[in-house]
Amino acid sequence: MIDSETSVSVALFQRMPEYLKALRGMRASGVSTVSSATLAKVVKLNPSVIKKDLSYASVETGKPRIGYSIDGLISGIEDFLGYNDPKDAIIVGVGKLGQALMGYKGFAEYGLNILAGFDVNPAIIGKVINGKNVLPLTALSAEIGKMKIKIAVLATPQDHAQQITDDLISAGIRAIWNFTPAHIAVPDTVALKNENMAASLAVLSNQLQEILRKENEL
Amino acid sequence: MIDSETSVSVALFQRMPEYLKALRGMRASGVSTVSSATLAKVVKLNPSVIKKDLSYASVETGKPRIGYSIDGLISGIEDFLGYNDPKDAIIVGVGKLGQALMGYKGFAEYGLNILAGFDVNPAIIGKVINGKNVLPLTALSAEIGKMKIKIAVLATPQDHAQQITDDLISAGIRAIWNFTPAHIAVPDTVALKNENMAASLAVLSNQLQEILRKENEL
DNA sequence: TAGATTGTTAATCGATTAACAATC
DNA sequence: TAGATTGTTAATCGATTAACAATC
Repeated sequence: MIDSETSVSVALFQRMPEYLKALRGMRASGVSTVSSATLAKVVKLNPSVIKKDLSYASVETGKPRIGYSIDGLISGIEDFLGYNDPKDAIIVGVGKLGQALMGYKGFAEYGLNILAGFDVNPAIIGKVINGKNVLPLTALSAEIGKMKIKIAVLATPQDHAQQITDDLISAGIRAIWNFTPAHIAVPDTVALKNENMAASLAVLSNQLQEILRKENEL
Repeated sequence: MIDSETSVSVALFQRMPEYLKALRGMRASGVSTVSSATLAKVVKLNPSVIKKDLSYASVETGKPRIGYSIDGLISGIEDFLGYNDPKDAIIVGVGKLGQALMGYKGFAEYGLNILAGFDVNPAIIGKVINGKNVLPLTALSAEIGKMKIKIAVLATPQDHAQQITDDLISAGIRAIWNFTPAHIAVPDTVALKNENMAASLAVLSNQLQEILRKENEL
């Protein structure tokens, strides 16, 4: 029995987009159904976890002997992840990384609708990137209130990250996606996700070392 | 007893950079020692996990009643994460995101030394970004061999990701940090880390929804 | 029908948390 | 000395894996 109180594991939300990527690839190559075993091989996971995830998210009901309909899975997962119900967001800090993020068309596919960028630099204020305006930071609070935006993408210099975070929160932002290397503090009432490049690199480096170590052992 | 065979948890490598960020912040504000309880509060973890991580990584030995030396922890963690032993890497695909990554000074702090960028676009080949040359993709294989590079940062368009991955691997690359939204396949002898924006966003969105849901319940 | 595959329950595994003796 | 905090062992918790009855 699945209880609505159960807070779902973070791991599930990390696996779902992986399934989606793999399934889109399969669809592109003309396949129409897939078994948990086949999908498991592609995403390098145990079939059981896939069966459980799909069943939990009530994404699609598979057929014994046949497997799951790929179309069904794709639209089910898109739904589950909220890709069909886009959320408005802003980008704060429109330097190199901020510009790359503003220009990134992938966000729309992930259900994130970037409305505007904010910066202090007069050279960039007023520009239009990927169809979105770059506004002055002084307009931040007013715009957040007016547009009722809940999500902010943080791409400022490291040393302004905390100050701007505080400003965002008092203006009503409830979720911060932190692309700066700064460690920022937020109250429990605000969601925070660090796009932690240092952590990713540490994991990758360690994996590489493990692989090389094992080879040398043989 | 800690066995050298034990493959260390991915979670540890994700927490270590968090500790480091928090500790640098503390040092900047003039503190010189910290207890596991205090650090735990900052990074929002259980003190036990911190004591275990630090003990496991033999990062620093704490003193009862006093705690750990912040300087000692910082240099110990930097060592553990290999920040003092930089690894050479290249960036493949120098579009908006690739340029942002080439310009990103943070990599050096994480022990990643970007040697060059590669692209097919004649308009960008020959440019120098953040002191690094952009070379033609045709030179990729020769350069990887010559410089003995093991790590590649992938920032190409999605539809070339797999092809270029295959090229990188045959040229000798052993670790790929994938910033494209493409699902790429690699053999077991190659380390792969997907910088999975879709997953991050899914986690953040879900957190936000949980927070808002709980508020509405009250 | 026979057999492949689902969905779910039970068993295992690993990671997190709690407890506590050692100690500065 | 008394007591705060470490390092580590034991207990708990949750997630992953295996097993298997149901079923198309």
